Amino acid sequence: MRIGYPCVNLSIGCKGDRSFRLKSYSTKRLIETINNNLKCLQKLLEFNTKEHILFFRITSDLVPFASHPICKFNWQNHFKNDFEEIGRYIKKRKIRISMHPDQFVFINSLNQEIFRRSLKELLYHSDILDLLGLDTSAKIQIHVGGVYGDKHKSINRFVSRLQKLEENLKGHLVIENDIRYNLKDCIQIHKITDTPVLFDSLHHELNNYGEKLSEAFELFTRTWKKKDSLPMVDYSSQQKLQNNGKHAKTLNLEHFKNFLQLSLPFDYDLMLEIKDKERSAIKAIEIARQIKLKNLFLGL
DNA sequence: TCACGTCAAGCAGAT
DNA sequence: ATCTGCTTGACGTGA
Repeated sequence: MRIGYPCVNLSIGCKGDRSFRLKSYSTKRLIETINNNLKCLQKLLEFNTKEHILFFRITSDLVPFASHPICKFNWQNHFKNDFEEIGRYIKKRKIRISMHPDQFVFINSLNQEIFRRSLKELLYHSDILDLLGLDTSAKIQIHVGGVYGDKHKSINRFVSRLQKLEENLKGHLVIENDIRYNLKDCIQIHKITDTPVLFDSLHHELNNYGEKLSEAFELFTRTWKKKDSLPMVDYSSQQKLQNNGKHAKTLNLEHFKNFLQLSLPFDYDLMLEIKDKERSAIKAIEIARQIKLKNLFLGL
């Protein structure tokens, strides 16, 4: 098991998800921003390695407007060497990488234009992983999408669109259970498409068919093949006195310890979706060490 | 320098 | 029909 956190680090004093307004778009501005974001990503990965945090979700804001029609600049080629260098570091330190396109990606949209834009956004994400030179153990996690008043039809549309995607992109894609499509829905899709299922613990608490945590682990861990590497899990606890689904501000130590104990028979990589980011990740690693978690990977 | 309105993108539930 | 959460900060204009 590796333990990690998503997208931004609050300690290192640089931001790897800098962006700017569409109105102020220029190639110069784009280059400056990507340059900043890549430098910061490298710094962040070095920080993580030192803290034994070996799972990381790269922000979708790494290259602003990458899938927007305004972007005509070949940033892939321009930053080829920088990506390669970061990729070498990732592989050398055996860091696990994921990405998570945000809420505008809907593969199963009824609107062709939204589907087309979503596809472009997904290709941007796979471009990043390719430039880093990462294999199919690096994952892009997406939701199944909208329900559009007919879940059955919407699942079928998702499946047929997914099957037509290019192999390279498909190799990186995994689906995540959420409020609209729960674990069983995702497993059903997996049976047809072979797409691994990333388990989100908080969404599962909010939307399930009564499976216990151990049963859930039995189900989703089996959807990951050797080429996919270890299953990924998004973990969060509920923020008290907040609406359902809100992520906790900091790690709830008891809840987390309990979660680790319940999932003890399984090996997986754990993403902590907690607001205070690396601080909770460091605490989580400490707890995993205390309970002498077998399979805990802390680096070379 | 600072405050604050706004930011590429979609869906779904609430009002 | 419009607003809000998801997810949240920070860009950038106007004073």
